[in-house]
Amino acid sequence: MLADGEVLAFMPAQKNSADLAAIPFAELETSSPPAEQIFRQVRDAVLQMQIRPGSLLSETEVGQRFGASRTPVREAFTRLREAGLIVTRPSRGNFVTRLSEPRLREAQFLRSAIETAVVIRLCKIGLGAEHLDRIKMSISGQVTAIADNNDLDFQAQDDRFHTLLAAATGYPRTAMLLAQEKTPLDRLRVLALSDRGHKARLLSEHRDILNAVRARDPAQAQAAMARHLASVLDLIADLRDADGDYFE
Amino acid sequence: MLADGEVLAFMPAQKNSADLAAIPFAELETSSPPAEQIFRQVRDAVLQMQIRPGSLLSETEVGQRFGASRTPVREAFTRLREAGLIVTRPSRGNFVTRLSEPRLREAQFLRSAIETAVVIRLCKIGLGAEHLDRIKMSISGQVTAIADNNDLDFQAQDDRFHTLLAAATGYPRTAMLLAQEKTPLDRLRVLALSDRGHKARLLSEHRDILNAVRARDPAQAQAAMARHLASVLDLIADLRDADGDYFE
DNA sequence: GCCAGCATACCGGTATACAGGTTTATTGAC
DNA sequence: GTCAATAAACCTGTATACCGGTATGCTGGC
Repeated sequence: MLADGEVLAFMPAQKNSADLAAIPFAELETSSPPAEQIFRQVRDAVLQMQIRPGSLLSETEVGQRFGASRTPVREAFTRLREAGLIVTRPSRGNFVTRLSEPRLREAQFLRSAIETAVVIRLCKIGLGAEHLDRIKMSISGQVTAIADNNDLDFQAQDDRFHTLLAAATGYPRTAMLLAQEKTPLDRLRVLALSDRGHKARLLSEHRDILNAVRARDPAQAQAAMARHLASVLDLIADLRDADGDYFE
Repeated sequence: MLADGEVLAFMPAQKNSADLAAIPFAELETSSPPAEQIFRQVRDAVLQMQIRPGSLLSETEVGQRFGASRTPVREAFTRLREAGLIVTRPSRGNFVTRLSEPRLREAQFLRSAIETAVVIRLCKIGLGAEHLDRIKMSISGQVTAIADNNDLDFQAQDDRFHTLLAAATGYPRTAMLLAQEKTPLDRLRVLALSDRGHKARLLSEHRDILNAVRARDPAQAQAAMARHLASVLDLIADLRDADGDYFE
C-alpha cells in the first residue's frame, strides 16, 4: 500500500479518479429512493474526506458501485452540485471541489447571520419545554462524549445542539438551510483534530448560549453565538498550510 | 375563453393540469444547457403565477412543450423541487406548491436574517466606489420607474438594489442564497398591486438603508433594513383572504 | 339508482443506447 | 529521442423504452 504522498507524486491531482472500492458504502435499501440514498452516502463520503478533493467522480462508476444506473446518480449529482461539493465540467467529468478560504469565510458569515437571528427569535418567542429538554440532552451528550474522548460523537452532538436551536424557532427550512450552508465548514472540521480542551471550550460556549436564551436576553444570546461561531476562523489559516492539497 | 372561476367550477383544483400552451415560453437556445433553460423558464412562469398553484406539471408535457425529452426536464424539476416550487408525489405527478403563510413568514425571517447581516458587514468593510455607483443608479432607476408608474420595472430595480448590497459584501453565494430564499415572497408580490404611495415608501426606505451604510452606522442600518423587510408581513393576511385558491 | 370491482390510462422511477466533445495513449515520421 | 497526428477511451448530455404504482372511469351485479 502506498502512502498518499507517493500516489500524488505519480498522478496529477486533477486526473485522480476517486477510489470508490475503498469507501464503505451501504447497500441501497428499498425504503427510500435510490437517488436520495446515493446523494446522502456520496455527500457524507465527501464531507468526511473519504473522497479526495479534486478527484473525478464518474457517473458510470458511482452507478456501478451502488448497483444502479446513471439516472439516479445524475439526480444525486445535481444535488451535490447545488451543495457546492462537486463541479461539473461538460464532457470532462464531475470533480470534487477543493476547500476555498473565501468560501469558508462566507459560510461562516452566513451561518453566523442565520444562527444569531435564530437565538434572537428564541429569546422573543421563548423556548418550549420539549425543545428545552432535547437541547439539555444534547448538552449532556456532549459531556459524555468529552469524558469518553469520542470525537465523532461530540461532533454529532454539537451538530444536534445547533439543529435543535434552529428547529425550536418553528421554521423547518431554517434548520435545513443551516445544514446545507455549513457543509464547507464540516469538511474543515474533519481536518481539525480537536483536543479535549477545545471541546470543553465549545461545550462551555454552548452553555452560555443556552443560558442567554433561557434568560430571554437577545443581546447576550447574539453575542454568545457570534463568539462561538467565529472561533472556526482561527482554524482556517493553520489547516490551509497543513493540508495544502485539499485547498484551492 | 372561459374565466378562471368557471374553469375552477368544473374541475377539482387538484386535477388541474397546467395549461402550458398558453405560456409564452421561449424556444431553447443552443448556448446553454436545455435543463438550465427549462428550469429558468418554468421557475419564472411559476413565480409570475402563469402556472396556477396546485396544478399538475407533467414531465412528458413540459418536455413536449420545449421540444426536449424527459431527461433534461427531470433535472430541471429536481431544482424546482429544491426551490420549493413543486412537490413530487411518486406515481402521481409533480404539483406546483401553493403559497403557505408559515412558509412566507419563514422566508421573511431568513431574508431579514441575511440582509441585516449584509448591511452590518457593509458598515464594517465600507462600500467601494463602484458598488456605491451601481447602488445609486439602482435608486435612480426606482425614481424613474415610479414616475413612469412602471410596476415591473420598479420590482426589477427593487431586486437589483438588494442584490447589489449583497454583492458588495464580496460574498457571491450570499446574493444567490437570498434570491433563492425569497422566492416565496416573489410570488406574493405578484399578487400585490402596488400603488404609487407604496412604492414611494419602499424607495424612501432604500434611501434610509443606503444612508446608514454610507454613514457606517451598523445599528441604524440594521434597524432600517429590518423595518423595510418587515413591511411585507402586512400583505400576507390581506392577500390570503383575497386569493384563497393560491394558498394552502 | 347505487356501489363494488376491474380495466385502462397516466405518472414518475429506472435502465440503457446513442451523440458530441475532451483527454489520453499510441504510432509513425523525422 | 522527439514531436505531431491520429485513433481509441473516457466523460457528460440526451433520447427512449420499459416498469411498478396510482387514479379514474366504466361496467356489471345488486
